[in-house]
Amino acid sequence: MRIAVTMDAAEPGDCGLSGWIQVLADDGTPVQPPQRADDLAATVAERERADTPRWVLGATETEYPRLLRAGIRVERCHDVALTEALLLGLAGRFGEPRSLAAAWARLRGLPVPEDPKPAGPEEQTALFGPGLFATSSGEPPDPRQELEMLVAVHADQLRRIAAAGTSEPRTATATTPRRSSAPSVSPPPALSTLVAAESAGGLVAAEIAASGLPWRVGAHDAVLSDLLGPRSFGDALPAKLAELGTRVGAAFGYPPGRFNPDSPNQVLRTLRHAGFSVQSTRAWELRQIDHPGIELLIEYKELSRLHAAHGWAWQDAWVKGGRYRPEYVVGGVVSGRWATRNSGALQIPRIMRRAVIADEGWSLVVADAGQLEPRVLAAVSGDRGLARAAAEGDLYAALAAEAFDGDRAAAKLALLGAMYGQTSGGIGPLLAVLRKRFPVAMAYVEDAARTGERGGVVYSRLGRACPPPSSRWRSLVTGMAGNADTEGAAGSGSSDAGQDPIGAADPDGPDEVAESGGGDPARRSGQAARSRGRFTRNFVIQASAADWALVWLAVLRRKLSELSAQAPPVTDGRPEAADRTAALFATAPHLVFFVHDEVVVHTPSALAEQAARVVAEAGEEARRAVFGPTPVRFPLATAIVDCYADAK
DNA sequence: TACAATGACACA
DNA sequence: TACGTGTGTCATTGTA
Repeated sequence: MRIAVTMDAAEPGDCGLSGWIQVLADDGTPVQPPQRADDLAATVAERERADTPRWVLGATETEYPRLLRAGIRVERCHDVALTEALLLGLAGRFGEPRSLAAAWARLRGLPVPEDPKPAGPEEQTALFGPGLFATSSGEPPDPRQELEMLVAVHADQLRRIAAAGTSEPRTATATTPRRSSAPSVSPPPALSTLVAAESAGGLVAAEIAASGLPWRVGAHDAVLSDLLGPRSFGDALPAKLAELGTRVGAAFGYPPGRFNPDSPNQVLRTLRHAGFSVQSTRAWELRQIDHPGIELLIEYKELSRLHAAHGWAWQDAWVKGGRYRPEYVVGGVVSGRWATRNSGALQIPRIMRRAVIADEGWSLVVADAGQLEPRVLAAVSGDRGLARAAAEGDLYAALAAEAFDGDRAAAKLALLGAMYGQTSGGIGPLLAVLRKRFPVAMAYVEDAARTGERGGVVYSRLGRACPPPSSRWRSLVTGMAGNADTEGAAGSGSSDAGQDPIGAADPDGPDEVAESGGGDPARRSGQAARSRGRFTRNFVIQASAADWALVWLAVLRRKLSELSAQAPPVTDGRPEAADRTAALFATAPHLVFFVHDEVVVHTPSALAEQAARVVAEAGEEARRAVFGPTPVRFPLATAIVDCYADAK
């Protein structure tokens, strides 16, 4: 059973939730007329208890937080906006508006409204943003009418899902999606798995934002003042950092206050003046230099970055009430990885994990899927030799034993080179070994690269598509302007490339557009082609790894809720829930952090062992769901700790 | 004064 | 031949 839900516009300060629901069959057909729900929270809670339906929402990003604030958690959903983005991607139409309003407009042949801009840092804490439900006029639509739109778009999406995929998880890269001419009777398992997992991701992201990651301000302060000196105020740098900057200047002959180590320009000029022919001020290049000021300079740069990116200003802005609330963007990366907004949750320095400390009586379960990408290569390619190595706990060691005379470093270098498309640095002979010993795996990534170089599209295991090349790339590489249907995709869907800070991956590869040097056209064409080849080569692995991680999260979320349903409530040492949202997380183990291949669960200590077991079971279930029968294992390094930094 | 581009570096 | 993928955020610097 599915139930579509729309909500009345929220009045500021209004905690009540009202709206409309409509019960649907599994194919999206309405089985009842729309129903008014004056107490939507109670209605949803009751249906959730009775039927555990799949809730059809316009966008979890904007709608689910409202349910959570009302104290309602749901098990399953279909997120129309996330699904629309997946389906548009499969049609080569990346970046086109994906909101319910936009999908509806496309369905009816009306002018398609742009998606609302995501909230900036100032609005981040605002209770009710415009969200993905605004119509082209910017007015919130009437929820009764919106329900009609939702039901129609949802049914259409189910049809497109059924028509778009194959009947099996993809086993190879393909140049075109096999959009079966004969309509499938049942939805393709892979794509519907992806849609369900992506939607569950939307629920997880909202729940993490609602619960927050436990963040001890005092511990954060301790790390900072230990490294930087006591906190300073205003624009002043902390004492140790300021002093270090002065010493760096002095080492290069500057009087105090005349040297700014934060200015790459001045640093570069200074170094060249001192007789060093450097091209940049990157740390790795600085390390080549033998000068008494260099070590200080590198230390300054490291500490300065810590201060600027994750110092006291960051703490003031993002840590509230002992919680840091990451703002994830589900599917924000074309590969399906999550992105974040505003506070850089995915770039938090490892040393700051010292500040992540479980509440009294609670523990953190930290689990990390080690060597995920090479294992994914083994699984998607079906290479039996590589799968044998990937059945071991240390894939690189097994690979080394089998093909590299026990040289683990060489094995790792070779495999990473193969997955990223590296060819320089004397890696050639190592790649030759891989080609000889693991021909199926190597053919898999080579095929993905060739497909990309030709301008083709590749897919993740569950069927997420990579973006087609831009028309600029096409004209550069093939000498032909882009054709109409790919033009809309990478190009002008919404204004211009680079406008959107999220999902701005360059499907042409990173440096394709580098106009530098003005090399001859043939050479630039070749560079562009190979650059895209590296992108597609990596995409099939990174995106399939993201498939696995997403399913892992989704399954883990379900199992944790099952766990807390069985377990007696644990309340000892826990402050009384301040509000209904907090009450949702007051006694139950729940996800509090996710970084590509790593999760953190905050759990009552009494349930920590069970939570850890559930994390592992979820990984195993994800393996089966995404890759089917395979000898490849995805071992997790799991730790039960008080402090995040103590895991591994 | 405000915004955009750049360089650098944090994460996987 | 020569070419490692994907992000987000900061301070500085250049331009409108």
